[in-house]
Amino acid sequence: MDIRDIAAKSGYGVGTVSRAINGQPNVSERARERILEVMAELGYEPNVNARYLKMRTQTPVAVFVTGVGNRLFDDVIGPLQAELVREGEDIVVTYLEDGSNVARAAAEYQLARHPKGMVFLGGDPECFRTSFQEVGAPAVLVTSSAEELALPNLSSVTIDNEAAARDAVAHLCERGHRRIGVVGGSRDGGQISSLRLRGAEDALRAHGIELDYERDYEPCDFIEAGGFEAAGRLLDRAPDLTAVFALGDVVAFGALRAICDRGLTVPGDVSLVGFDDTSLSQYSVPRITTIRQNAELLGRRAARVILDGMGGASATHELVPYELVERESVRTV
Amino acid sequence: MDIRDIAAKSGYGVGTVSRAINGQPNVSERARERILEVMAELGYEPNVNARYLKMRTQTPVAVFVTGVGNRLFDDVIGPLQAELVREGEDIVVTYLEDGSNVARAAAEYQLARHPKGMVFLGGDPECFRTSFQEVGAPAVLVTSSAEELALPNLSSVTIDNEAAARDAVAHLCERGHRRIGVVGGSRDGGQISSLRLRGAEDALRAHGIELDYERDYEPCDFIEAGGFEAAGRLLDRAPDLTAVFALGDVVAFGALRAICDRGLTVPGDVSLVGFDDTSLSQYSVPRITTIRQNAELLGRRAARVILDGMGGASATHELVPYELVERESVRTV
DNA sequence: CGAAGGGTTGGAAACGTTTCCAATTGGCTT
DNA sequence: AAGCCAATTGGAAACGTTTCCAACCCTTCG
Repeated sequence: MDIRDIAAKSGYGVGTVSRAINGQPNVSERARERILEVMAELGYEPNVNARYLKMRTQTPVAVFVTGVGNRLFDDVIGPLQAELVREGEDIVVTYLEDGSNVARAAAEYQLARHPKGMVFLGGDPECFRTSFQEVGAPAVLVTSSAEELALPNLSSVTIDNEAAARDAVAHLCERGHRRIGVVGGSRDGGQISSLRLRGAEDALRAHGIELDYERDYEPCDFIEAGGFEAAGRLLDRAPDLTAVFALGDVVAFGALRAICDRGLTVPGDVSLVGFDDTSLSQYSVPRITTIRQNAELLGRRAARVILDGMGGASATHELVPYELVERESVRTV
Repeated sequence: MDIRDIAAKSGYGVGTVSRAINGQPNVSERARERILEVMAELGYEPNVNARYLKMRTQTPVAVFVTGVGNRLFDDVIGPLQAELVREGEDIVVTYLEDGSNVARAAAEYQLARHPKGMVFLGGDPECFRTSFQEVGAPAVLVTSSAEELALPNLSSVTIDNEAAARDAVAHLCERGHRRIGVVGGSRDGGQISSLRLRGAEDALRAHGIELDYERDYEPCDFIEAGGFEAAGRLLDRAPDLTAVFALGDVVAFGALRAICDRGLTVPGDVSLVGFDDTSLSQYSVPRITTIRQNAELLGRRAARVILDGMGGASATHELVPYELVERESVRTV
C-alpha cells in the first residue's frame, strides 16, 4: 500500500496527500478530512525508508548506552524517552560493548542513518575529540561534561562530579574517619573517574590527609563484581581502614558484600559511601549513604537539549544539582 | 556522495559497484578490488534508507524491552547482541513503558520499519493473540512461552516457570517451613505470574498446605519498591510467617529491606527465596537463594532462533534449564 | 470588466539504492 | 571459422516518499 493508493481512493493527488499526512499548510479542511478518513480505512502507514531517504534524515533520536549494567543509565532512559515521545519523537537505543569506541560507532551510525539527534549515556568525552568533528545532528553527552571540547553540536548535562566526590569524602572526614579507602574507576580512566578521584583527594587533603594511591586505592570497573573484588583486595591490604568511598553505587554494593564476607559490619566496622543513588543503595541492607544523581532530571534535561538543538539552539553545558543523601552506612567514630 | 560517484571514479557501472559492495557473485576479482579501493579512498558509506527502501526490509533486529528496571533483561541483552553481531546483524532496542501494548507497538514498528527480526524481552503472550496475526519477520518471546498461541513466526525461549517455582517452594517446605508467604506479580497477571504462583501453590499442597491468597499472598510489580511495600503489608498482616517466596529477585530485594526494617533478620527470623538470579541476589547481604535463569543462555538462544528464522526455519519453543542456587537466605527450622 | 493575488491542487523530479535484463567479452568446442 | 556458453558488465526501472513548480479557481480591487 502506497501513498498513491490513498491519493487514488481519496480523489486527490499525491502532493496533497503528503501535505495532509504531514500537517502542512495549503490543504483544505475538506481534503484533509477525506484523506485522513481513507488512511484510517485502509490502515495505511507511511514507509519510513522512503520518507527518510527523501528527507535525508533518519532514525528519530539515537541513544547510545555504554556499560550495560550501570543502573543509573537504566533509570535515565525512562524519563528521557517519556519527554521525547511527548514531543512526538521516538528513540532507538544501541548498546555498546566497550565505552571506548562510542564515538566511532556514533560516527558510523550517523553516516548511515542520519539520526535527528544523539544521546550518549556514559562514554568519555575524550573519545569524541578526534573522530566526532562534524556532528550533523545535535548530540548530548549525559553524566560527563563536554564543555572543554567545545564541539559545535555536542552538549552535555552532568553534575559536578568533583564537588560531589569532595562532599562525599568530607562527610566521612567530618565524622572522624582518618583511614579512608577508595574503590572504583581507574587513575588514568575517563573523566568521571578522574574527577571523582580528584574530589576525594581534595577533601582528604583539606583534612590533612594525603591519599596514598598505592595503599588506599583500588581501581575497578563499574560493576558489582568489580567492587567486590577491588574492595576485597583493599581490605586485605589495609585492614585498618574505617571507611570506604566507592566511586559508584554498583561498586559500593559489591564492596558491601566484600566487607561482610570478612566478618565485618557496615557501619559498625567500616563506613561506606557510594555514588549515584540507584535502587541498589536505597534497598540494600544497610542502606548506603550516597550522592544522588537525579536520574529523572538528567533524562529530562537531556531530552530538552536535543529538542532545543533540533530547533536550532547551539550546544549548552548544563550542570544539574546533586545531593548527599545520608542513610545508614556511615558511623561517627 | 553516491554509488554513482564510486561507479564513475572506479570506471565501472553502478550495477557492478552494487554487487561488489554486497559481496555478490558475478564481479571479477579485478573489479572488486578496484571498487573497494575507491570506496575506501572516498570514505563512502551506503545510504541505508535507500537500501532498505529498495530491499523492503529495514532495521536489522528490533528488540523490545518492557519493564525498565528488570535486571534480568539487562543481563540478557548483552549476550543477545553479542551473538547477533557475530553474525553480522545489528540490533536496535526500544523500551516500552507498559507491557500491555507491546504487540501494538511491535505491529506498528513492523509496518513502518520492516525489521529483519524481533525479540521481546518480557511482555505477555496473551497480548500477541489478537494484534499480532501476520508477523512478517521471525520473532521470539523471551522468558514467556508462546507455545499455545501457535503463531507461525513467533518462537519462544523460556524456562519452565511452574516447575521452577515448585522447586523453590519445595525447598522451603523441605527445610521445615509451614507458614510461607508469597509476594510479587498478580493473580490475574500475565503468564509468568500465573505459572510461578501455580508452582508455589502445587508445592505447598504437596506438603499438605493450602495457599491462602487472602492472607499469605501480596501482589506487586516487579520493581524493588513493589517488593518492599508488598512484603511490608504481608508481614504486618501475618507476623507468624517464617518464610517468603518472592516471584522475582528485585521483589526479593525489596522484601529483604522490608523484613530488616521490622527488626527481623534473614534467615534468622524469616527465610527468603527469590527468582532470576540477577546480580541483586548474588551480592546482597545476605545472599539470596534463588532460581537461576541463565541470562546468557537465554540471550544466545534467542539470537539463534532469530538467525535460524531468518534462514527460513519455522517457530520453535525452547525450554532452557534452570537451577536452584542455594545461598544464605534460607534456614532449616 | 480585466488584472492581481491568495489559497488549493496535481504531478514530475529527485532521494540513493538494488535488481533485472540485455549486451559484451573471451574461451571452448565442433 | 563459426557457434556456444559462462562470466562479466552497464544501465534502466523501481522502491515510496517529499518538494517544487505550474496550473487552477475564486475573490477582491482598481
